[in-house]
Amino acid sequence: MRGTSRTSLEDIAKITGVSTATISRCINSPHKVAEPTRKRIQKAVEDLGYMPHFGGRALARNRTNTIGAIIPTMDNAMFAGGLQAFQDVLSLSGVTLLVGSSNYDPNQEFEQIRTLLSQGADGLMLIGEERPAKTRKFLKQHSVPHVLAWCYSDASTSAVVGFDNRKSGRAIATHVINQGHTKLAVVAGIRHGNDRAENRINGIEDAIAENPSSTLLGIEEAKYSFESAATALDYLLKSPCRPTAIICGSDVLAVGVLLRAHSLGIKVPDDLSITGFDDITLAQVTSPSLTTVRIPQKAMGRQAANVLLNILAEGEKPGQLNRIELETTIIDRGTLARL
Amino acid sequence: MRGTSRTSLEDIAKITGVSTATISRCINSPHKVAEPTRKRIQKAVEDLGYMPHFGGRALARNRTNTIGAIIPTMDNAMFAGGLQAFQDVLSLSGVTLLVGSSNYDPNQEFEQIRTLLSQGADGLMLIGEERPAKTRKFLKQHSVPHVLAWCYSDASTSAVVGFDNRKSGRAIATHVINQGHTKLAVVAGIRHGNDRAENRINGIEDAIAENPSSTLLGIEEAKYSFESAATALDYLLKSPCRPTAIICGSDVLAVGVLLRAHSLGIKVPDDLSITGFDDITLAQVTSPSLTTVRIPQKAMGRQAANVLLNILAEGEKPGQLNRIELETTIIDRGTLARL
DNA sequence: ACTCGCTATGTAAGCGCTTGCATTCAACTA
DNA sequence: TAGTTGAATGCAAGCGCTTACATAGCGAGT
Repeated sequence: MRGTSRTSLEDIAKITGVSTATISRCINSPHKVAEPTRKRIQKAVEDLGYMPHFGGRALARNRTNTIGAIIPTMDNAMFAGGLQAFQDVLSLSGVTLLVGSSNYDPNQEFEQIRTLLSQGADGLMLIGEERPAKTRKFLKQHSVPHVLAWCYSDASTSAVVGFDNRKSGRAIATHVINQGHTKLAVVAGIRHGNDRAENRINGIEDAIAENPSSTLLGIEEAKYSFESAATALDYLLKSPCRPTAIICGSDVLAVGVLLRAHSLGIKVPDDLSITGFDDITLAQVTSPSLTTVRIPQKAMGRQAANVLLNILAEGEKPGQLNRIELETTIIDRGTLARL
Repeated sequence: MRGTSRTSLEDIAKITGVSTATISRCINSPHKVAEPTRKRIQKAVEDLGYMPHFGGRALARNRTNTIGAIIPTMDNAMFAGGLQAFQDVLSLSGVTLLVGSSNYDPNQEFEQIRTLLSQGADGLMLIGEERPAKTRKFLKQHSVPHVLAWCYSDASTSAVVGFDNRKSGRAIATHVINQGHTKLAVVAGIRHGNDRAENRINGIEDAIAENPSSTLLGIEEAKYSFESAATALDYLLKSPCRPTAIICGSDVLAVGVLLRAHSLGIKVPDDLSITGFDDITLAQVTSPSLTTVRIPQKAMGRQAANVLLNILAEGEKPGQLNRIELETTIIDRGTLARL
């Protein structure tokens, strides 16, 4: 791309003796070009390894066939599956995916949005509902087509494809309570700027409220790492009244708790039950393997892509297509005891 | 970005009453613009939420400050850490990262390379050394600045930042042999089009050759999933002469083998030793936790970024800076028994 | 033979930005 | 006072591509 300047339409034009317009047509709508000319052009294109210049094209067409996704982190399998599915669908439509990560920081997310848009993204996929007014205003001001994933709310003004975190939180907590647990505690992700974590907690509280025999002994927030989950467990265990079950806001947290329990000699699930959230690979491999909530990652990615492509193609109509709720399922494995 | 057409330099020019040139300068080299003008422009930019159009800029500057990375898969934690580090360093220099995945398929990799380049990537990061002649020719023809990671070879003509897979394979096999194992078997990734898998196997074979008391009872190739690793183990166990240790080409494979061993009632490591490769999170959480080879992911990502940025800035000189070998380390945990 | 209606191709404008060069103007210097 | 300098800004070309419109060429219908 440097030094030897890239080959342009001009170059091909010189070789084939036709105008750049014809070549452009030959590339974008081959049927408009006569057979022999087409052959000739295609050969030249092949020989020179010509690739259209993205910038030029973007300028002329005023769209890039690129869309951006911003996820909180790449470091964690949590979003990988969904993103992969998202990408797969996009490729089918010849759309390229740009990925950014925000590190769970609303400001970084804002910056990433700006970056991706000025990179030419035609639309965006974002995780979660909640964001600062500044960000929302920006999205509106530029009328950026976008879809939210990993969350669901009837009230959303944006297109959204996901599941109701609150409902799922309530479901898992109810499930735990139904196993006979009454003394519960929670290890959750950091709520600040993370509506998924927040809503899951709210859901758990809902369940507690609905089951007066049960009590919530504590809520610890922790970063998504084994270490901080372990620390959270330590706190929780300090209390004179120990929980019999710990509901975790993500599998990473649950595994962190599990590992710490192991090393403290606490038997899981006999002495302590633990549940996770996400059902990432990790959940299958621990001993005992993790009882958790499965998120429809693949479906979410796929459908989010479809919704976004649709918006891009048709414009945003006030149709019902733009809000899709998916269900989570509780996967019963080995870390939840029946009391 | 659609409907209401985006704001351009022209718009800002109209508002502020200066020429587009001045505004461009104000954005790219503020010191060239007088204080009061600058203030005025900055306000307008802020108010309108102006973002430079990537395409226009790319066209005018003939560079994009974007670089691409193509990894075999996103679905697997294997590359995530390295990629994250890569990205972190790039952001510091204001460079955006485009990520593509090839699904371990050389043809898809080729397509991704084309895509990323025509998206304007100034340079690329690729995984592994081996690729089809077509791809190599393409890279050369367009003199695409690039760096290879996850591999190392003195002979490489490209910039390369990584570790020697063969050496590491040899190291882990030697380690296993030193624990007293003589009957070994291998569950490796699919070699075809994957020089890392291939070289690791070669390294293991080297170690066997150097230790005449040891024998290699079988090599099974498997896709990177628990299921196919499990199947591979089944094959290996059919043999009348069972291995006492299975060296796996990746942690995912090792965990697959471990899980299957569990369900077959085979005790690990008493009845069977297992080693992994990569040291992804997974390796810490199994019981027993996995003895494996740690790859310097973060360092690799960081340094690859530096090398690439350097090449981009200075051009490719025949300096020694462009080839960096990193070391892997054996992490001894619980799946390797001393015989 | 003449027009009509195609199809295949060329012409040229313009997308938004950067940048070399030209211009202006004010502050110095001699 | 005239000349010199340098800072601040404007002018305009051009990056590579697409596309509306113009043109050319050709067979068919009259």
